[in-house]
Amino acid sequence: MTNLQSFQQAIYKFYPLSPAEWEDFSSKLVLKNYKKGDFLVREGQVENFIYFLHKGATRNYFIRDGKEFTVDFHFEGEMVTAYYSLITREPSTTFIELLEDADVVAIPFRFLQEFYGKYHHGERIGRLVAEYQYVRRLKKEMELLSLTAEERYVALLQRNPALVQQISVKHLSSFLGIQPESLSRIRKLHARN
Amino acid sequence: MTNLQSFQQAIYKFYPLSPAEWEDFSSKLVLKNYKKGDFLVREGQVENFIYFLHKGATRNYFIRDGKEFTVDFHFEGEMVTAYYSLITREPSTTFIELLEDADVVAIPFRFLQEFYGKYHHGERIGRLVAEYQYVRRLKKEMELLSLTAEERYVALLQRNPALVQQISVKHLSSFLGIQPESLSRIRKLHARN
DNA sequence: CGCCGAGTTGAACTGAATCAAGAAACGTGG
DNA sequence: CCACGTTTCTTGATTCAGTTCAACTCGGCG
Repeated sequence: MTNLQSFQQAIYKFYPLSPAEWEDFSSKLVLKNYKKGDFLVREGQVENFIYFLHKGATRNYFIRDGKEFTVDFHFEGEMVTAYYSLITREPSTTFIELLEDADVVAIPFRFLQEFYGKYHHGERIGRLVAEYQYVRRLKKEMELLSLTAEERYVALLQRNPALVQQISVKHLSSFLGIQPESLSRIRKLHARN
Repeated sequence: MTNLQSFQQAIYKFYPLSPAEWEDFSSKLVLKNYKKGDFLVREGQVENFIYFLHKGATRNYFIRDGKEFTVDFHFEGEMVTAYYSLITREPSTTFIELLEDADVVAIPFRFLQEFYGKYHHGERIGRLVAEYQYVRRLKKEMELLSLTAEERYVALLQRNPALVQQISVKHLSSFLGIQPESLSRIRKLHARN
């Protein structure tokens, strides 16, 4: 499957566009590729794209008092952007780092805005995407509020064991809101040998 | 200003509707009032409304292991709903409790859906509201992830001193993710006598 | 008055952080 | 393809922020 086909599929899961709408939309897309360690966005930049990961994985993090805090990971088949900055047009407070080499489809913000204005269905997809993103954030927030470090690890392990396996202790711990040493200890308790 | 006028103002801050659109929209609204201690939604119910608080205040919380965790507060002039449930149509995991007597404007979900389908501008407002809600959640999540209990209190105090003053220690502490005793101690340190 | 829930204060405890050191994995250049 | 330096992971010892449990204060209200 090509980049565009897998992207189309991801979009159509939200809402299927007409052939003419898709034609118009897809003509504005930009194909790019990145190397592991590259950044899609850095702190201070205003986000100008939504990226679809045809291949690759990303980490969305911010720095406070010199420490990194990971907000989210994204993988093959998912969309990623510094959503806060894209929406507000303020400089991003987060970095998006490539965890591996990646092929992406980039939607320029300016065309996205135009598409929202031109097509009711475009606006609809925008709404559904925003709602979906809201749900992701709320779930994470509720876990941070009500669960202990160990409980958060177990919850994530059950929900997404593949993620837990492939992400480094350093990155995973900063996602769970704990120190690497603590995650290492928690992990030992839950080792399945 | 009447209920509907203040609600219209709140909506138009997102995007102004045409007179005809507003006419159609507002004809579907339901005015209700509640007493302190009433619930807009309880855990287990599917949310069927978005409420605009013309007057009153609410607390959005969930219970885990018998303990209450507060996700959000809403005040006069704001919209409130169990958004997760409204979007997903799954039973709500949260309660919305009235902290004082309230007059509200309720938008029935079924009419909202119809409005989204009928008007491009309706869909747009839906998108902008979802984006706004996303931003609220992300900010809170980032604070929970990177700040200590005391730092979260100070941040909230600076951002919204009025809220800190009028919400009880019990509710405020469960919003900050700490115990009432801890908040009481933190508060003493920051007393401005 | 006297009760009752909310808030405060104190003392002991604990989950997770911090500090420190060693072991394993990684990648880069010779 | 190996050697070396660098980063990541683990483990142990200690510390500390915040919890827990318990007792006391205060203001409102029947």
